[in-house]
Amino acid sequence: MASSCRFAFAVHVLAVLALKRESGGVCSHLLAGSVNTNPVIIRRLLTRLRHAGLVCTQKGAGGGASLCQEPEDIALNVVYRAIEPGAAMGQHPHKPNQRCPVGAGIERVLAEVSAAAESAFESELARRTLADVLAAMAEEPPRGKTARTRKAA
Amino acid sequence: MASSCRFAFAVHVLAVLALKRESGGVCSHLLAGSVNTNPVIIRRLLTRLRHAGLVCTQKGAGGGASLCQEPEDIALNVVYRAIEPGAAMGQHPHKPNQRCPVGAGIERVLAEVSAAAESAFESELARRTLADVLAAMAEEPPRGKTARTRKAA
DNA sequence: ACAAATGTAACCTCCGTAGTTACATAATCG
DNA sequence: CGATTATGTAACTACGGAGGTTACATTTGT
Repeated sequence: MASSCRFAFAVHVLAVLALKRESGGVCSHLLAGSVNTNPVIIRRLLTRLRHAGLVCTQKGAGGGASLCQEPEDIALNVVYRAIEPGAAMGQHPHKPNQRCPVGAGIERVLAEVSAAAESAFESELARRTLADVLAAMAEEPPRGKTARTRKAA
Repeated sequence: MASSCRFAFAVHVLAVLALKRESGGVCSHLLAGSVNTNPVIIRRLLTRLRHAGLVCTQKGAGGGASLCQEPEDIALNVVYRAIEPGAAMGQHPHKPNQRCPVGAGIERVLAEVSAAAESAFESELARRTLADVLAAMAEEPPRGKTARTRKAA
């Protein structure tokens, strides 16, 4: 699987944009401060999210990024595919020995297995939207001061 | 996700061992010839598979690796977990800004999402066994000379 | 004893990713 | 207009992980 942290960064950024949706554009410097990374990392991420139609960016003073869709309409598999373009599971780096019956047939079978497993992975992501992420963050805060946790109720 | 080719190598090796189950131990040199890699790569793989109880290895002349379980009993998720120990999806490399409401809660939510998606991934792998892989390789060979393909029937 | 095989350490190279600096470009506002 | 603020992107570094390779100690069968 893709073990980069870009998906985590992307969901983080989208969550901030969702919370600040009424405030106009959010600049990459502010987003970087929340994610705790460099503004360029954020801008590279925003470029991909923009190509996927998830965010809009505005150059110049007062510009920044903003959500293009409602949080309820942004499924996490779409975010994943916007961020991680390549295939997730590794295949044979060199062509296996075609004179061995296993080497001749294993690549096709493994491709099918990988595709099925990755499809299940993305389908599970598709069951959640950005709005679900925001809702999950709202409940059960780690040190609940104002909100009643379900366990404490 | 883990984008290494170790899972592909592992299934390949196990498939060869399954086909040669009656021939006693198979040496790493022969396995490497089928996978088209180095015997040390194979031996490192076999070490993990041995720890998982999937294969047995025998040192010395006439030794080699052999299956410890029936192909029908080796589910692919077990192979995957034997080979890829760590978490598949990347998390935040640096702790996000805890003073931002998103930064304070996103890690826990993302961990839940990742766990669910990876679980779905492994569940899909669990639906197939090594025997299924062998069966899939047997049918529809790329250049069917002896076997009738379903399409041709 | 010799040959064949594993187990493992040490090292190299390659590639992807996060991070950083720098700068051209664009847009807003006074 | 011109200063300011921001994106977009190139170029570079640092780091880690993976596959690959050589070497060698050890074990085992003939």
